[in-house]
Amino acid sequence: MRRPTIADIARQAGVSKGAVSYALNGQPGVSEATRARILAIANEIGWRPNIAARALNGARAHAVGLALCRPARFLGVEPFFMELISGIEAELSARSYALLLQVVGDHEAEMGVYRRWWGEGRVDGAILVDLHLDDPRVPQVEEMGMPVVVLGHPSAAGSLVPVWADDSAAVRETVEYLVALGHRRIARVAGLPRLSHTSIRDRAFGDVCAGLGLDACPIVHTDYTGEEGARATRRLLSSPERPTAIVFDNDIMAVAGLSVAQEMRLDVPADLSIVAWDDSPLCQVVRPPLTVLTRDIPAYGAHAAQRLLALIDGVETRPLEDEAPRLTTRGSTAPPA
Amino acid sequence: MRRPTIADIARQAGVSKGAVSYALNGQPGVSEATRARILAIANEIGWRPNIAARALNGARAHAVGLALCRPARFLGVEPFFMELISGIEAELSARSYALLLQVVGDHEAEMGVYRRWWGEGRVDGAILVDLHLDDPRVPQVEEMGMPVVVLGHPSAAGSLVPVWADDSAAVRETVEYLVALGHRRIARVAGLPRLSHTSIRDRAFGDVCAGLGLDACPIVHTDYTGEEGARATRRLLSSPERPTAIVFDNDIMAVAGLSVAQEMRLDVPADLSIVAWDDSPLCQVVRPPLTVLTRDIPAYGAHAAQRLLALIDGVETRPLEDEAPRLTTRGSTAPPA
DNA sequence: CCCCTCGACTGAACCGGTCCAGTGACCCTC
DNA sequence: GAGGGTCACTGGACCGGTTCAGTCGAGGGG
Repeated sequence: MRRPTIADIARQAGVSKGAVSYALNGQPGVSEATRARILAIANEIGWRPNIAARALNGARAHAVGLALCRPARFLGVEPFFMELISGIEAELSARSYALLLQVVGDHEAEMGVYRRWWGEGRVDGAILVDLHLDDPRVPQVEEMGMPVVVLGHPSAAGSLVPVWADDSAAVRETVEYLVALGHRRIARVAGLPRLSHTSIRDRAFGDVCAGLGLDACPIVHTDYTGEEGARATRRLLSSPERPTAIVFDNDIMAVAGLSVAQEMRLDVPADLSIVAWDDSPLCQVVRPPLTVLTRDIPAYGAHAAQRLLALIDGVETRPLEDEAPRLTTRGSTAPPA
Repeated sequence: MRRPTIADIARQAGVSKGAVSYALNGQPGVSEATRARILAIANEIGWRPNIAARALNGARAHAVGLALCRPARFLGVEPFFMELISGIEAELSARSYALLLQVVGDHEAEMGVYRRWWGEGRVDGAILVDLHLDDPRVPQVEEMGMPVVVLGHPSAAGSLVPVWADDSAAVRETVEYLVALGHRRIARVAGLPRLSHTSIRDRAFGDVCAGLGLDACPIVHTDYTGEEGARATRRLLSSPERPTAIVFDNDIMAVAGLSVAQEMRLDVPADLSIVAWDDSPLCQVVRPPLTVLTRDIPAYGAHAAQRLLALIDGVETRPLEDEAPRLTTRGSTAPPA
């Protein structure tokens, strides 16, 4: 039950290996009649190209890599990555590219994985996510010479191709909306402070609040888990200058925050308005349903994959600014009582 | 900036390619001194084996495949897959195996992906998930001769190696617990009826209820989304013989059901007890926190990966029964009022 | 001192493709 | 009808490893 090779096809068709190769790859050098005959035989005996042999000739590996550097328990929590992956996938599979996925413990391991993949010729490029401030991976990847697309703000991407969305605009839209509703004390429950998008949102939040002349606008940093989201909310709601609106950096913390508010006998939205970053079924399932910043995450992933494939093809690529998150209002935001 | 090959090492060390190959693979045929010299040079010039070249010699691809056949929007919803993947990953990366992931639209596409991966020599095996009743994929994969581990009950796995957990036992434990609390009218909001684990749970639910002499124990099937979970709950709670306890097949539907109950001014757990299948941060974040059937999903994935690697290594493997889901009680279950 | 064995190493075939330099056959043109 | 060009196809080198059949020299035994 050996797998058929082009040599088998060549023998059956009574031509040389070279002719078969031309025929199967749609290249000139064979007559249409011969090509049809060869294709028929190939089809009949169930021939598939051996990628290893193809790759050996300096061809593409036809795969791209994604190493995720988050502990398993956080990965499961947020729909973000799964949606991102399915978006990336949609683009890749349309071009018959495979996605190599690995979950790693830290950035060092992540770089080791990229180095191995690239060194072994397993991938043609990679997507870098969760950029940190002064991320050490950027210069390292630049040095490797591997085609890489970065999901994150251009300011952190060095010479790599960034795919990003304007988080600052989304923060501004949200705060301005809350202020228009009459809120003056707005807080932000943020994610990991070392992530570059966290600091970008933090800065935007501070700037907008200051620009609108709001009172103290506290920011609390968390690790994105529901527990820390709940703790942060409890602390904010226990302060003497209690905020009337809280903007959360993900959905799970927003839901946790909602529970805390209800536990403390606060009415949402009358006593407290809540906005979550990233929509998910979760946000629509709770009462009241949450006002959210909506992103098309699969599209985000698809765009990144597109850019990466272009980069691999040697097409010069410029940064891609994706659509900014849009505010979708639901029952969790209202004028303060 | 060509990647170094063993020929480069051979030249620098003044030996033949063959000797370098022996040295780098820890095989006999070279002296320890030469081996050390070769390793030092390989290390210094940053040599990595080209897997394509290795694979060409009939060696392993050092990758396994996973094709997920669910629409993107469902994938993001449940933490299940992400946790499963991270568990699989943990096992694979310890053995330097890569995971090839692809999200597909239907089973036909899924088989196409497996066929391509296997035919192209990209993977050494695969993991099959979401088994259906009389799943057409099982005989097809059997015919391909690809090593495959199935996540699901042995009865649906044909000659493939199953990795499974005793869902029936978990159903029994749950129902018996609810009955012990005093419940007589228990309902089940199930997932997709064509999935084999759904039918197994359905049957167990019916058997246990009948065995305990309970009244009508309705089962409603859904597509796992919060919307359908909410609809099903609304219907159940509107019936004249309203159940006093509902067991949901996933966490998102349980949370949706909780919201519906609260909307209908029912107190959870006094008027309605709720149990969710699979724990997640979500279950702990809502009020009251949900009683759940806990599984160690990453471990489940890791076991599947282990079995698959053993299968690939030609070690004979038998079915693996994983730990049954355990009931973790929280505030959403209590004696009926 | 010769033969044998064994360890260390070489040279080349091989895996399954790609692709380039040739080779005829045929047609067109002046 | 000779010269030139194109088309269809062949043969073989090549990619970067693995592996096997040898070669060579040192060491040991009789």
